[in-house]
Amino acid sequence: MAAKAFREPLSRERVLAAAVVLADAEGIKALTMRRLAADLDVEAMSLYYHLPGKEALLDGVVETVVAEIHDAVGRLDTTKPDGDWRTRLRQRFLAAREVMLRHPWASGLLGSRRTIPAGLFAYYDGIVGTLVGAGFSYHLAHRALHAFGSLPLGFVQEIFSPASAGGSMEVDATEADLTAMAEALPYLTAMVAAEIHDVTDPTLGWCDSQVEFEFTLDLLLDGLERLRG
Amino acid sequence: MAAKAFREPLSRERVLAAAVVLADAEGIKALTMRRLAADLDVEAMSLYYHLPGKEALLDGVVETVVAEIHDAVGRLDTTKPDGDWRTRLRQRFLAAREVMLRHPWASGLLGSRRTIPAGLFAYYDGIVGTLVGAGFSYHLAHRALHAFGSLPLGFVQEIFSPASAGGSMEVDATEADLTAMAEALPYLTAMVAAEIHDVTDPTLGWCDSQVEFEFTLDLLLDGLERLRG
DNA sequence: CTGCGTGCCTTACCTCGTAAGGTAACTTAC
DNA sequence: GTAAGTTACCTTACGAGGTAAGGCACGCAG
Repeated sequence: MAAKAFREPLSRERVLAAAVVLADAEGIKALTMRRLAADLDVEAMSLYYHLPGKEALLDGVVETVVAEIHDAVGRLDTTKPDGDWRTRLRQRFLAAREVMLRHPWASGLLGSRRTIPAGLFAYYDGIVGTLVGAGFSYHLAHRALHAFGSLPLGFVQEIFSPASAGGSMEVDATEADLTAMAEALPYLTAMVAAEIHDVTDPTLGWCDSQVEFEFTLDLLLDGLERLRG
Repeated sequence: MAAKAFREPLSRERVLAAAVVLADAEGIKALTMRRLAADLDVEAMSLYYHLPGKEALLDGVVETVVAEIHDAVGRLDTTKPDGDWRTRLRQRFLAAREVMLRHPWASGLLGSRRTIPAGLFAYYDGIVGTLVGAGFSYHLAHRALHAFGSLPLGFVQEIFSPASAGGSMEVDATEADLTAMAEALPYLTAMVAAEIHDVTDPTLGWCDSQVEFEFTLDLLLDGLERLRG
């Protein structure tokens, strides 16, 4: 029991890894300096020796997630190096999506950052490279990047998605006037009735199943394919 | 000077309106209970008589913005009631975009909310109605909603956009290693060189000019048109 | 032994959301 | 007119969160 009080020394990497674990487990709201320090068996101020502050922590967390995406995409280039441009981008975006599904809070966090991790530029550079390699002009490649939106990062919009806080989305209406709402919203009501598919699957957002994601992706890829050349 | 101490009484509407003004002027971070109260010439706790708390305030602010979109869209139905489904949706989304350009913090706030304002459902109901009226199946209309992402609300992704905090986006790299980065990112560098257009225009995000927005919009609308029927 | 850098801790301050209760003006009942 | 609400705003205070300033212990160089 001589090593009872021994403790692995802190480091930027260990802090960031613990932050990701915390956010995964209890949501981004739980990621406070004090709480993170407690998880690391340390006092809050000790974190400041390895990070300048909370913002830097969040930047680092984003950087970590982006690195995870970059790694996943990198593995694709060795395991599935062939395919046309559409297949290659499709694989990339779906790989990114798998990462984002493991970190549901990451999309919201990414959108709130003021600085862009360098790794993200490298990732986007690869996308542009794939496009121009397939015959796209730089102009159209630029347009394509905008059209993709957040698809390269594995998610679509997050308007109807669970909040980054971690709770699940709820409608702020009593069950009583749901019928009244159904009358006021005839088309949405009919659509839901015609569609009803289980919302309980572990996706990134409201109805944001794999199928919907890929539909959007293919809609854009097909549209760009027609504009190419 | 008898009315010197007179003050317009508070109300939920007045508080929400002041909150929007504050967020517009100084960013969403400046929207604190104390600051908002100060702007209204009142103490912080007085706000709690008209709103249950901060979350309710933010929900109300979102509701206000959605109402602004709803109004803008509603005006379209009276001023430009004709056109095919693509024209009608295009007008709607562009009208929403104008609202969002007036409130750059709104997109981030919308994504962070846990509850959806009822007005948003009404807006989306109108979109579905337009689609099915044009011959879309409910199934394809559903897919279309997902494909649109946040376009109906007037913005695309916000990965490379100014943070909701209000500051403008900056790259976290010293000017020194910009050349090194240029070598590591050949395609992005070439793309920027080929594209250079002014980033100083008052848009919602990085390169998110009106042209880019409409390109994405038309790409999706054209793709859906091909799938229709 | 002295001196200094490293890594973590203690204390304390400020901002923020908000619970609890107070108070002044106005309304209503009789 | 007066007593009993009711309404709308205020005072005080607490706890959580980020973080500035400085302390303390250990290890290593001289």
